[in-house]
Amino acid sequence: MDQLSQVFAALADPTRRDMVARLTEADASVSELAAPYDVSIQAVSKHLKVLEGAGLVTRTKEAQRRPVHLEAEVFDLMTKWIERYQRQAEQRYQRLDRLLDELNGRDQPTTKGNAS
Amino acid sequence: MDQLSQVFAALADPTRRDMVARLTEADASVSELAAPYDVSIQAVSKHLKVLEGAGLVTRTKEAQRRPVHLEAEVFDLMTKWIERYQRQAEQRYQRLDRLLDELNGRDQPTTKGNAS
DNA sequence: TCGGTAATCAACCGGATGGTTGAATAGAAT
DNA sequence: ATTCTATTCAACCATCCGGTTGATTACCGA
Repeated sequence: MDQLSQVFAALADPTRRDMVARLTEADASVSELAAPYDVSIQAVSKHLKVLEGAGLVTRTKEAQRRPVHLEAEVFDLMTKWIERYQRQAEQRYQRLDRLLDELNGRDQPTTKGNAS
Repeated sequence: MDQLSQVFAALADPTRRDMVARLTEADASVSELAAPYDVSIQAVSKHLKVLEGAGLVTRTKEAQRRPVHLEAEVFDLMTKWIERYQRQAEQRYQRLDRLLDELNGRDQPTTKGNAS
């Protein structure tokens, strides 16, 4: 699986999105991260493995805690993809607008072609 | 499921991402969309249902063709989410930098503390 | 009216996903 | 050395997902 797919898939889960949100505030251990949610620590550990696989977080072994750190650069992957097609879709609208303007302009003065 | 999750999930699939990319160029019918891929038309129809559920495309019944149209505004949902936490993560780095600067600044001029 | 074409519906299948519980690992503390 | 704490590994389960094939709907054209 390509990284972009993994990033999108990782953020498709609300719990994982919330974890990412919290990690923008500060690094946190697995159990700290797990505290607010009504699921087992093992489930949270799995979520972290998904986020890690997507490159969104890194875990550094520090004694028996493994503080989780957000790697915000990966966001750029997504924003680049999104912005590209957002821009493209916008340009398409503009082309369409121009086309409509052109058609309008062309048969309003002459009234030659029939486009009713 | 909330829409944001649906949008992320929809774009987690490469085929669907490619369809979205192509729809920024022009609207297309289901079979037109299906042509490049090595899957059945039914599979593509399912993909479209996912994209539609996420609000990324709309389908207007027009004779027996059902042209698919991209609704680019939904991108904003994602960009807003991403940008918010991207910004927040950046600010966190800046806070950290300031903190380090402060610690550095405090014992660099005086050379009182030893932080070799 | 009778095909032909575009698309969806329905049932099924294998693999991924999110959750569980229980056992294992590993460092800290006593 | 033993125990406590943090985390992961492993097996299992239900559900979801992307794909298939076959049947069905709906419109167009001859």
